[in-house]
Amino acid sequence: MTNQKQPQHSFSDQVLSWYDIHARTLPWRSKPGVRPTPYHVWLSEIMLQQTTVATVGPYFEKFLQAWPTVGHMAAAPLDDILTAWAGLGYYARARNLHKCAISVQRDFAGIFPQTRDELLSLPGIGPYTAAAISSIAFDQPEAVVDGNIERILARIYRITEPLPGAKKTITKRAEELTPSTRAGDYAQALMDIGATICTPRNPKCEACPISGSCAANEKLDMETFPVKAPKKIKPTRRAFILWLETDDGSVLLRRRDEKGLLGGMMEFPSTSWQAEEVTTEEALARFSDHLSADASFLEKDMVRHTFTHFHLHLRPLQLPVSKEMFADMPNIIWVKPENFSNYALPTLMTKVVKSVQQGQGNLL
DNA sequence: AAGTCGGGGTG
DNA sequence: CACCCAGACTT
Repeated sequence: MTNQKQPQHSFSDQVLSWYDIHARTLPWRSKPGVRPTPYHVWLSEIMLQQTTVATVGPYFEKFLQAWPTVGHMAAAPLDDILTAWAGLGYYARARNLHKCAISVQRDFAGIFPQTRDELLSLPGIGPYTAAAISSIAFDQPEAVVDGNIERILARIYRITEPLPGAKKTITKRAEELTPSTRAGDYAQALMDIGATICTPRNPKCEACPISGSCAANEKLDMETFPVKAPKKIKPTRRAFILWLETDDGSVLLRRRDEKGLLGGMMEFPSTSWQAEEVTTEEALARFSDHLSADASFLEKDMVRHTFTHFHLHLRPLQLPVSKEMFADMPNIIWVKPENFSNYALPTLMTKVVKSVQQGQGNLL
């Protein structure tokens, strides 16, 4: 771009004019002309990281009911946050959400900071979210770059460099195009366009307010962009997972380590997740200290689950046990299935619950 | 720069 | 089935 004065109908003007007519109404958005609540903007932006609008909706409402202000959230136990977050995924977000609430309450007197740099210093807030909060909640002229905007700019300029390497180039373009006022509306407009018009496949260019500025639309090779680096294939890991049930109907749950995969969430105990097949006998031997030698058990339907970088096959084993034999196992609790909703069970574990509770299973 | 971190919707 | 999503954090 040049340093000349923008024409009257600049790119951002076209985008904003479209937004004034076509903006989607979303739970975290304010009415036109009204400043949104920074706490709502922050909460929604954290939830929306790598997560679709439809998925976030119910969680956003539930969190606002439970914690109306950042002060309420800062005062809550982390486990309550994790339980409410269960099913939404990327659980480090929930842990950082809690850390961030505590920091805002303690270091900023419960008032969210307005600048990009101050927001960047808070847990769970990276380059995208800092710019989004600063522009949407405080009308600061920050350039927002999410996956939608990356795709739109890559098409407009037909950027042939593959992501993620092209990120710097795209950010530079975004900064050139971002208006000095209404940067938040401009960003939300582009994200709406990306979600509903400039989609990854079958983009609806005839409905796009900026197709006239789009080099890819001119050459009719929209789906070529953005170019992305090839992805690694996902290996498969396997394990047995144990549904250990006492005669009063309680089932053993264990809390995972705070760090790493499903950090801080509850699980049923399992053998180690590994590529190699394991026999049922070896799996039970792994827990021999806690099981009687002649224990009978049911083998339930396999649970399939895919994480970001591997597939997982879990084979549930349902066994009758006594609590006494697990007295020395750390981080465990006994819970009746009707109370599972009060615990931080990730979706993988709810799949295990369904497998155990349906069908007969094979008696072995 | 590459790897880790969920889950659901879509084609 | 692979691909995508209002990315952040670690190594």
